[in-house]
Amino acid sequence: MASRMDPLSLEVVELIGTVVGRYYEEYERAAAEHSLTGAQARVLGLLSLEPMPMRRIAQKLKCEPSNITGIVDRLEARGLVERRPDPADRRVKLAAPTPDGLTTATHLRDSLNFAREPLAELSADERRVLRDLLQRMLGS
Amino acid sequence: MASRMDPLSLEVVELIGTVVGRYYEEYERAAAEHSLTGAQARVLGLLSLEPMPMRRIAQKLKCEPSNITGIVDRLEARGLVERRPDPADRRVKLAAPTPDGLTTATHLRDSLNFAREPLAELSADERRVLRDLLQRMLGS
DNA sequence: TCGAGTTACTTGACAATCTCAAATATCCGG
DNA sequence: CCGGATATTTGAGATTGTCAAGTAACTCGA
Repeated sequence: MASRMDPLSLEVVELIGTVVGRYYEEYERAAAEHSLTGAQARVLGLLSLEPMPMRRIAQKLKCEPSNITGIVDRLEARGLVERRPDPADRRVKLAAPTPDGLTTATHLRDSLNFAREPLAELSADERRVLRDLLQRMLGS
Repeated sequence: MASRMDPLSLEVVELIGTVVGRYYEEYERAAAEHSLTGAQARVLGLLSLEPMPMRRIAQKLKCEPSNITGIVDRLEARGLVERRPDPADRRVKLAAPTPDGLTTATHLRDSLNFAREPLAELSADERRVLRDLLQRMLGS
């Protein structure tokens, strides 16, 4: 039971909750700056790294494939994403960012200020320690 | 620009993104275990700390008050929350958890395993360091 | 090569979340 | 008491999400 967690761990969980809240806020704000919803921004950000089948987007975002259809529809309607046939499998549609979409994704990343100012508070050594602790916490 | 962020900071931001993803997943899972949506669980969790006016819930959750109306409606329909008049201001409705809601909120907290196992990887000293770094990162 | 079973995507129905604008009731200051 | 501000609700509409069903295309064994 969480109530049996030691006070120190509870404190850390609480802090992580706060970090999560701030991160989400910031992400939505950055998306809205480009007239995108959070979900649209997440899909576009994913595709800007690498075009992929609809199904894989759903797996990455842990939702039903039918949900992705609508989100990609809206991104496509705005000319940020396009559906390409997969030469290897005609059932598959590869979603890929348009040049415009790629630009938007870059701007989006750039306007995601989260942790830029916050991290400035920490020295390089401290950031290294933080990185290592988070890595171990997340496991391998 | 984020692209001018040093590689170390980028790495940390990336890790925090992963933490945020895992936390959200875990939160939704815990809520679903009690047949609640994430939004409903957040409102119930908030009210379990202290009853408050609808408006204040909206401020805490950074959304429109009219949105809260619906969420509290659903919690009320399930007997987890009730609306009480504010003796000091008849415009205000105080949302408060029922005994049942309070129980659910406690179970919800208990079933939120996030960071319980992950933190077990870290020694007490390391957790203290992590706490301090997060605190400084969040400011104040 | 045929056909059964699987896989990828879409569609349609429906619920929840969210915003915005408008309506209602109440408060407060002059 | 009146005019302006505040708290909540209502209704319209967009988006996100689920589930079930449908279509097209792949795969593999007989």
